[in-house]
Amino acid sequence: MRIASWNVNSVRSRLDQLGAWLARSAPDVICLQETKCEDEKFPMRELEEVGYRFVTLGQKTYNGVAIGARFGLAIDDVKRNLDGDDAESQKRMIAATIEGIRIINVYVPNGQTPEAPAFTYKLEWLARLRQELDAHHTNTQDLLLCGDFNVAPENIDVHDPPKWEGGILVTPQERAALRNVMDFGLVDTFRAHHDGAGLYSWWDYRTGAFRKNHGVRIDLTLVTKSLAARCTAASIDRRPRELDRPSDHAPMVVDIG
DNA sequence: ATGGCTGCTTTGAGCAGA
Repeated sequence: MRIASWNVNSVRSRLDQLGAWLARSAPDVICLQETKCEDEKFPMRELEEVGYRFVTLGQKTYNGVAIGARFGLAIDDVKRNLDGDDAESQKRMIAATIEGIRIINVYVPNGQTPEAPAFTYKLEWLARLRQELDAHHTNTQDLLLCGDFNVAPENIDVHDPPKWEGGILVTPQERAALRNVMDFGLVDTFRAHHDGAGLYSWWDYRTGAFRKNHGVRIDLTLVTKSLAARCTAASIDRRPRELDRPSDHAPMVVDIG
């Protein structure tokens, strides 16, 4: 079972790249973030043509998440939004059960700056994500929580930590909020398989950041212990970031035996 | 570098991203 997660920065702008990537990488499940389109405008038919069926939670212009599964895999018990969200809430969470694995796909708020109201919203959102886990799940079930967390867990996940210090993605408050989520009983699969520095999932579009590998690892694939024991590989696929007009994020891939 | 790109928007300069 191969599960992927990718912040595509607009599913319609990235449709050709996404289709080609799915055809080549052949994940069983693909979690998307920042789809940036309402559900009725999601390119359902085009993605069915490459063999995937999707469930979506989108909105115009901002945010938006979706889970796709290759034909033949049932997508069960779909849940949209966190508990407490309403129709006006930003569209940032969709969950489903596929092949017995509970998959929770999130696009955590960016936060803008540590002084901004959006930063408080981010911390509260991460606290609510932990509450969601406690309310609906146990850490002994097969569960994968993946997506764009907009937090770099440790300084090893950051190019030039002194330059980032005091900014979003790396503040102690954000890291504590992420740790609180992981303390539910989740393992960072990528770090379980790679202990080196210089391994990132996002690079700024500006200043040739990707070419210089000035990046940050903020896209995560977290699993419970039972799945960690079955996880044979976890990786970041840098290849799509090299294309013309790429997403600024790379896809994450996890293999479960 | 209060900079640098990119996608989106009731077409445009402004917002948000990270």
